[in-house]
Amino acid sequence: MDRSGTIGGGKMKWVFSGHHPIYAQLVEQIQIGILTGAYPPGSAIPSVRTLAMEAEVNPNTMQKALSELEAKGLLYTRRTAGRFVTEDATMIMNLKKEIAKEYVNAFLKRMAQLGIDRAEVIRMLATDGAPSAKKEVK
Amino acid sequence: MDRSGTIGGGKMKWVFSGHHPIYAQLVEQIQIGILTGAYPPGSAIPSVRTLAMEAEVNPNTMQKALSELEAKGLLYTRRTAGRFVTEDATMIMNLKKEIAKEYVNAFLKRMAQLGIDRAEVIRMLATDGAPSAKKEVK
DNA sequence: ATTATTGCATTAATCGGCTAATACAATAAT
DNA sequence: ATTATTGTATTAGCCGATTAATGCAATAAT
Repeated sequence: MDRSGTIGGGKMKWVFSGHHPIYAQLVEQIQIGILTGAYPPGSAIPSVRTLAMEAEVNPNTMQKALSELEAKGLLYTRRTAGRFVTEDATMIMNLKKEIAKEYVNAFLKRMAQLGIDRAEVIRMLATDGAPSAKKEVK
Repeated sequence: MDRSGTIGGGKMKWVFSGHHPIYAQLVEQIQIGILTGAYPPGSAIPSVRTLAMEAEVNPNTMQKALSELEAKGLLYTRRTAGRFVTEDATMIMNLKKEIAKEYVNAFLKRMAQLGIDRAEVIRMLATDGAPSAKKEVK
């Protein structure tokens, strides 16, 4: 029985980069799962302890991650029953859009600092290449 | 006499965000100055102590930042004469291109994690807007 | 030669944050 | 009623990294 990529009683990848704090990486990975629909709205997620074992992480660390996701509104808790993904699919969609926008803005800002404007950025993306070689930005 | 934006004996903005370590922010800001030509190839930069005073930072902190920039090849040192921006303009240009590429790749990777592919990204950039609202990516 | 100015090396202290141990509280399951 | 399972709160330790104090070394300036 292959449960790869599932969350409810299954296994997740749980890959950590070491540079960022564990709990933050947990937040990111689970959030991505929710935003991309891998963890569907309304579905239950395993208990803190179970997830902690899966990810080979201290329960408190997982708890911290889940709390943050709850603060964001992506999860909700029923006291002793467990945690569930929010059923508000619209909210999930909107959050995804917001995050995407933030990524875009941050990206454009950094490129602008290098003196590369939006038009040039689009050109780079379109050609999968470097900034136009010939253009001397004097 | 207004020396805003200059480095040799002038004032720089030196704005810190608090979240990232100081020395790292120094590296970034000075590097941007070099890559954008604000600090021209071959030009001298003030002494560690002078820069440290300007930025209201401990000399060791500034030293650390400058060392990193030297390791990157953007600066070179003449033992007791001081530090200078590399005279290799080509190298500066290439580094700028590399960094720009890295930004692009990292950006595309994050967007891909959200399920937004390159075509969609370009569309977002072109319209300065959100990901296309109607397209249900089922 | 002397002095002042440069970069550099070594070491210590401080600080924040992450992680973990442990015990508690509430309720679903039996 | 009892038990097991859920999330939660509190506290403490630990570790890493950043920052800072201080002194050294080399050389340009005089």
